[in-house]
Amino acid sequence: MPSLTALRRSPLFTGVDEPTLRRLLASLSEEVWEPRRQLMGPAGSLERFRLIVSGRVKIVRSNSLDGRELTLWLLGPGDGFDVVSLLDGRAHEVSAWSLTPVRTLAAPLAVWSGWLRWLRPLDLAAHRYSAAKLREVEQLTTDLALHDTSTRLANLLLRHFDGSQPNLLHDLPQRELAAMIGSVRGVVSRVLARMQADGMVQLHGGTVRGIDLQRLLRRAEQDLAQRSPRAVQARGQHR
Amino acid sequence: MPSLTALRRSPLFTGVDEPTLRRLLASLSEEVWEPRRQLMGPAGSLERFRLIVSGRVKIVRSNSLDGRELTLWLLGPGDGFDVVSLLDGRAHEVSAWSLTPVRTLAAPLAVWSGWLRWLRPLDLAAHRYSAAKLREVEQLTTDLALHDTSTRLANLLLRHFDGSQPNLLHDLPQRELAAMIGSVRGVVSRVLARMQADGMVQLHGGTVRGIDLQRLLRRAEQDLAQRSPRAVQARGQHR
DNA sequence: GCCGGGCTGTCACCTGGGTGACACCCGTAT
DNA sequence: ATACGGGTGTCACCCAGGTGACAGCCCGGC
Repeated sequence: MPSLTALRRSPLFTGVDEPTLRRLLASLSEEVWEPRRQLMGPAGSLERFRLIVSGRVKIVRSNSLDGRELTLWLLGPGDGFDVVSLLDGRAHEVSAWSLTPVRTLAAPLAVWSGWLRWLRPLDLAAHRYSAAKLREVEQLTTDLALHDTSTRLANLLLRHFDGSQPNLLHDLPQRELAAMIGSVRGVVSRVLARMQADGMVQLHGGTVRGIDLQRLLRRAEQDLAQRSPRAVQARGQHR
Repeated sequence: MPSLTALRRSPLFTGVDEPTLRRLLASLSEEVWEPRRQLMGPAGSLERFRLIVSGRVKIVRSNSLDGRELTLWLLGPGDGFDVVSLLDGRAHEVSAWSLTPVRTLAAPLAVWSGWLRWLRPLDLAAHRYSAAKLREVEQLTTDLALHDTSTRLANLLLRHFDGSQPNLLHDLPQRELAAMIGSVRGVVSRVLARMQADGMVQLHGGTVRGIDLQRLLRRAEQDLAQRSPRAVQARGQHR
């Protein structure tokens, strides 16, 4: 049964022993989702907590009146949502969408809370997991405030192409990349083209297939040069 | 002893009974800091965890090469840092600076981890606290990606002038406000002047002294109007 | 084969807001 | 009284990147 191995590999269950895992699994119900469906809205964050078995899910904050939205986390197998509601039991203004076909294991939030309360290792894992999510969104915030879009895109690629396969970004359309760095499709397209010309990435039909780690790293650290007017002039035309 | 009441009021200790609080207090050492001092650097996040007794502290991510920095959290009495390192025991790329005179209670990170492990209520409070911090930085991220600077400033003010006194923003220089919304002093000055002219805020020597809740709220929800070209033209000249 | 949906490449246009600079103001230490 | 440090108001300049639009491509279903 593949669901069990999904549990075993999830960072949310590291340290939980095998018999317990099997016991928990019995209380989880499997769900299957098509791509581009909404798995959860703001209201739903208090109902069930879900663990991703396979496929990819984005957690977005779709804002206010104009349609723009920001992807806060890109989740894959082993990830769970919504963590924030799990931690404090309050509603959370986010929604979850499937990017690919997705299978999940779900249980009511109250059930998970109970597990957290009685299973020490699970509780510990939850601490580490929420810290990881904090770090991710904090990184995103920093990027948004302090870097230009091409640096943000470079950082995004570097974060995901660190050798871990399969890559969560694989074959994602440019619109999704844009939503992850707070930009728009057109700009991402422009920046990717530029990066390819500079040999930083290999593209295939507009989606990123490979990166040149060294060059991208240099790019990511280069934004001072971009910001300082002197330096920009010094390094020649920008066309 | 005022330190004890500080513990009692801290969200990190809600649910911990009085005798236990006194016991913990005995293991905490008091520290005093002058304004504008660095209480903690990236390296220090693994050494001691600190609880703020009085004064205000900012947690910043000062980035890369140019001097720009972003304030991730503005902390006051009852807050603790660094939470992320406390949760997963890894180093954290942030630093902490005092904005006012500050008194803290400190203990080595390992001691706190032990408390978390053995004191159920403390552990629960930590969950809720980290969730709160997650929500804050998530809000900041969303603002940065989806709103213009004046909307972000309006949101910042609304978040802090919700009646809770004393206000953490009180008398903070414009530079600090700017660091909290990912902008720069000049722009904050311009926006504040505009807001005062529109009757949204009352200023006193450049710092915010009062707000008109209703008008600010309207402003905060108005950014569609700002973004849509039609609407902008429709509402007349913009200076 | 043909159609349609969803993707990418690319353009001209325009503006929010960052940059750097300066003047001025006030409170404190010398 | 003087000087200075840190704050605010305000300006002219300019560019990164968002907007909206169009064309062209690929692929799967009929």
